[in-house]
Amino acid sequence: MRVLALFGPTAVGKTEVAIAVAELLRERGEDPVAVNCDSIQVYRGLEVLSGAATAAERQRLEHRLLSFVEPAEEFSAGRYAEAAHREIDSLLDRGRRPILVGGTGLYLRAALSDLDLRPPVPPEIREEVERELGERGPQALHAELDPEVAVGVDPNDRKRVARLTELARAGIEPAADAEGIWTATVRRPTLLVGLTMDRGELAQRIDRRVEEMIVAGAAEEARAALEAGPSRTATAALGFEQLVADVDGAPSAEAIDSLKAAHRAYARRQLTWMRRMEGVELIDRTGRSDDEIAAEIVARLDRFGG
RNA sequence: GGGGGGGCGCCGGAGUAGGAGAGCCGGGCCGGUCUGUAAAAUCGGUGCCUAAGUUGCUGAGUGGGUUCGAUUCCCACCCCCCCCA
Repeated sequence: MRVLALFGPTAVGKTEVAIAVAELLRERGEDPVAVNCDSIQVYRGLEVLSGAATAAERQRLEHRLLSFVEPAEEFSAGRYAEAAHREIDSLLDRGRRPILVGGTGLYLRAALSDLDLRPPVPPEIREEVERELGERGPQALHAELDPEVAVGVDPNDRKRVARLTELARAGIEPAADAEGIWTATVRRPTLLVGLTMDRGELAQRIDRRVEEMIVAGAAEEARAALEAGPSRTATAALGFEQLVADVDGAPSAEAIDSLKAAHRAYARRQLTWMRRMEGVELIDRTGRSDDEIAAEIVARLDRFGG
């Protein structure tokens, strides 16, 4: 049985399509399960802000790896990969089809392939590097890296300079796999579907989605989460920056506009990632219903013999 | 009606004491990078014609003028903002 993976920009309708696919599969006796593949939806308490599947949606399709990490915890692609591999393998063992759903490109690649991600470094080293990065700036640390390793990393790229520096200080060899994260080699037979949509229409859907988020209490959720002291990886969620400025009361129109813009920019980066993925089957869903798209996806599964 | 400020690029802003802007800053938009922080971080492009410009083309509200040279100075007109009536 093939793993089904649904990728695409935010607001393109991945969850709805996944549910429609699941319903079709159930009609033929399958018992599919969605496996979340979104770096923010893993957090408990950020469901509205991250646009996670609602309770009603989860009733229609069981979701795994959703809302299972405390916001105070730091999460990572590596931890996600372990959890996802375990989940996918055990579902397949029981004859249940995993449907990977989510827009975090690195997490999707990590779930589908064995990426051989480098291990984390001891916290002391990370803290030391963080401190130096703050004091001396990324350019200084970049200059001290092995030129071979630093190839392709911009001196201003704080995250990557920090990561390469901490690996070097911990004595860990950086990964050197030529294929890298773009490998088309997967752990399990997979149908990888990328949903696309006319840009203007996608922008409208993003606007609507953000407005619905606000109505559903995204600002309150963000404030509550912030008070509880979220980890750095959790605070990366779009919305914290935009929505917490208005300490009480409804978010301003400016705040909402800037959140919409942030989501559009995010969608753009997701599309960049999607174009680069190998073996992805793109489906333009502009003007087409969830059911139509679901039928097409199931047909493609059939072409592979399941 | 009088006085003042201002009109360029998708939008906003700054600047040019006549001497090369399709130049600068911010936003938007578009594209790229990505190996345990990835909704992060980061790079580039954005008048027109180009596969490519080191001598390409058009442009600074409109029309004239001065000048070797005008986005800048002068005249007239149009439009926007502020103040006074």
